[in-house]
Amino acid sequence: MQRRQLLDELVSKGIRLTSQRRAVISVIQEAKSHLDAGSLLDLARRLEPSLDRATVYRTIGLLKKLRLIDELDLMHLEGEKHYYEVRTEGDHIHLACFGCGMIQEFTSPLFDRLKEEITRTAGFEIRVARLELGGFCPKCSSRHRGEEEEKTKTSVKH
Amino acid sequence: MQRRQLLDELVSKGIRLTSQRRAVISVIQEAKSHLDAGSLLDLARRLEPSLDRATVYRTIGLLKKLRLIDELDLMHLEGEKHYYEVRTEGDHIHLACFGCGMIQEFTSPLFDRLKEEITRTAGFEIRVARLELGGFCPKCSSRHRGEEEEKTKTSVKH
DNA sequence: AAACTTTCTGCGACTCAGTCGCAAGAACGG
DNA sequence: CCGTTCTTGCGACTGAGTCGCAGAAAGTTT
Ligand SMILES: [Zn+2]
Ligand SMILES: [Zn+2]
Ligand SMILES: [Zn+2]
Ligand SMILES: [Zn+2]
Repeated sequence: MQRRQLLDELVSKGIRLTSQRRAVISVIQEAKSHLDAGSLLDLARRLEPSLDRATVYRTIGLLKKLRLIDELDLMHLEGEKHYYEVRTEGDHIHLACFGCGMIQEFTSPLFDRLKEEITRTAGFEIRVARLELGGFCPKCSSRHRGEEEEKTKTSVKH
Repeated sequence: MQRRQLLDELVSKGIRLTSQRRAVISVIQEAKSHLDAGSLLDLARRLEPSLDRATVYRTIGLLKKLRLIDELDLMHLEGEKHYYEVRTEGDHIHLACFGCGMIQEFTSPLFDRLKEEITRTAGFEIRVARLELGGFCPKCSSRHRGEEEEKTKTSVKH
């Protein structure tokens, strides 16, 4: 499902391949979850121990500019980090649960229609589309509702 | 169009009103554009010169928690700042131009439909919805296309 | 209006993501 | 294998945001 491999994309654009870039790219590609620059560094260092923070950021910048990866905020659930994922065919939406920190992905034709509408109506040439929702997943939703009621009860002045 | 004033909301929630909070809130409310914490501090200091950075952040946190303001990234067009705006009835979309830095707001019923679909399908209780698009505004779009062609021409190895 | 409790503020020191300039090192085409 | 050009590691730096604390205010009670 994943179009062409990132490495091939770089080669085809005449970009120099280094072992550091291979390491970072490999980690991003195999990642099962959304990684921030720090985790990316830790994981890639297993492949390339001398790898430096700066190089990771530079590689991220490169891949972002080439539109091969997307940058996410994930509602900054844990600090002001940014997260990265390989760009896929259709954009997808990220749902971040304030309760348990779960991140869920969601796709919908409506999203594409909305983007299409914006392109048409506003004449805006979309390069990056980021839709992130914060709230409560099904599990936390009920728990959270309970807490809210609890709070209301006790805070009402008698 | 702006529901109830922020100050009233705070009072009704039994939150202590201080001159610092008044200053920050007043600035956010009168703001013509999206302000980051730094600008917010500068402007609010005109009303309350002793105002400290920390207090601004604490007030932002408070208003965010009460869902009276929204936090934006605006595609981090100029550094890793965050921007704030008073929450309005319907969520709106932000378009950020990579060319000129313009920020445009956009609303669409499709956006509400999309959120409604997510609530229904994923059982997710949405608290914050942030849709930001990066790309090129109509003016910059043509200019940008021109440059791309230029680049292609000169970068072809003879 | 003074006293009292609770919350808020300013301050200063701190954290932590991300950036930058530079000199040494590696890629790759010839 | 060589030379040009790009990339890296390092270290120092920036700048947003946080935190604990002691003193200052807010709102409430008498
Ligand atoms: Zn961000
Ligand atoms: Zn949850
Ligand atoms: Zn953000
Ligand atoms: Zn523009």
